[in-house]
Amino acid sequence: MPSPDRKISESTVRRLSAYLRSLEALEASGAEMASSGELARRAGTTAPQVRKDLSTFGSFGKRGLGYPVVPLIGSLEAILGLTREWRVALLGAGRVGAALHTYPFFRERGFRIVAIFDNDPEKVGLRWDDTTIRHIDELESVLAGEAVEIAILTVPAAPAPALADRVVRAGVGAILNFAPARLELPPHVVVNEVNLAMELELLSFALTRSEPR
Amino acid sequence: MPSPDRKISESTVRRLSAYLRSLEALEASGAEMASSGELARRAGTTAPQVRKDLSTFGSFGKRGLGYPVVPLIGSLEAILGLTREWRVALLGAGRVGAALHTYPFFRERGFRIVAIFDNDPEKVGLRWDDTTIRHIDELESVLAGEAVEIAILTVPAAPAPALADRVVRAGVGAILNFAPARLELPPHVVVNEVNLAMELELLSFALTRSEPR
DNA sequence: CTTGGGTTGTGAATCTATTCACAAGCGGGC
DNA sequence: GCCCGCTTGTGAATAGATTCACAACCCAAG
Repeated sequence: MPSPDRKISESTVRRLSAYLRSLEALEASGAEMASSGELARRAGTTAPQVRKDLSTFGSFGKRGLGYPVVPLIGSLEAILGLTREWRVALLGAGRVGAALHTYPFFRERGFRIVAIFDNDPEKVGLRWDDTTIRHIDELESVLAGEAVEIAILTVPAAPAPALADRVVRAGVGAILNFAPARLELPPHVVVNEVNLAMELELLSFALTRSEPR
Repeated sequence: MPSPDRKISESTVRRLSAYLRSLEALEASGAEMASSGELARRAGTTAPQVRKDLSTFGSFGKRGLGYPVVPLIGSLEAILGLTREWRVALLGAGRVGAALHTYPFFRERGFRIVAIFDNDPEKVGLRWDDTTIRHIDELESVLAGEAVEIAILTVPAAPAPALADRVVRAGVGAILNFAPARLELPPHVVVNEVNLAMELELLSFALTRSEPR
């Protein structure tokens, strides 16, 4: 796998993730090979796009035949960094945190939640599966002790920026932010924002423009 | 407001949504005017980008002064379609559904959840606030009766595509899909996918590429 | 009234991403 | 061994988004 030095765009990575899911469906249905056209159909893109995306990372297909399903799954997992375990902390044990914690994807894909934090004394000490909820005061020591690499923020907007700073200072390299607040962090930190407001406003914008005609 | 006919890109709309949030923060802090630079700093983009985005929809600023905060909030709300109420249905009364239902943003912004569905007989009949959970068998009649315009899917991947079809046939024009499944729907339907797997894989990809150096 | 610092609005230039087109390669059939 | 249908891999062309540069404008101060 060439693993190129040049920058890979976010949309390419999102598509790789979609190809992986398509390939897993194909594997489950017993297919051994998949053409770029088939992958495109399932992932919602075009055949040339699939080929270009994959060719960025190597030459995985056989001309005339397509891509071998099982080996390509392995290659994509390697590219996406899914062949190892990631140590994840959950900040905020509210409803969103609970929803994420029970999501089976985490286990299946090796994202292991090793720490949960909240500032509500009622919640501190409770166990979710085999993880005890810790008070946010213990953030730094627990993050270091558990060697946390990814933090998921499911706290209100107000405390989010300060918590993100603390988490980064404690050595966490990536943040998935569900709080509707912008985080200003050093460039080496990977941040990904999921903003429900934005997603709904996208819908209302599109509906508003399409309906009055 | 010119409200142009040419296509507006999704990233532009996402930024408009971010500007709106930035402006609301500025309003709360008592500011009357905001420059493109100030908005860019808060929304995480550049000043020319802010000006270009806004100029797509009209001329909202005053040269030498910036943009008037309160009027621009009103203009952005109008552009994003937030000046009216939207009737929303929640499909799936699990943890994700519960998290969304309690999110105060919905009320604040006029997204009114008028129907909740599940297929679990234990849940059917329960009330969340003042909305009774209905069985999914009643989908079509309730959607029509409540004049639902937006559906939010928080169901497992397997039933998602079929439910999306039913919802669209019942006249719903927009879907926010939290299920990790691709929906193939007629082009007039607005679909927005939120995929936790993708978001996490984006992080693990970036971490994998940045760490080994 | 004029000057000057500051800011918008926008065409042009640049940069990035997607799509196209086709040579190269594979395997099955004869 | 040699076509032939099929599919990849990729440079070139196109389309799309962002950034730049600057004229037009606004207000305050003198």
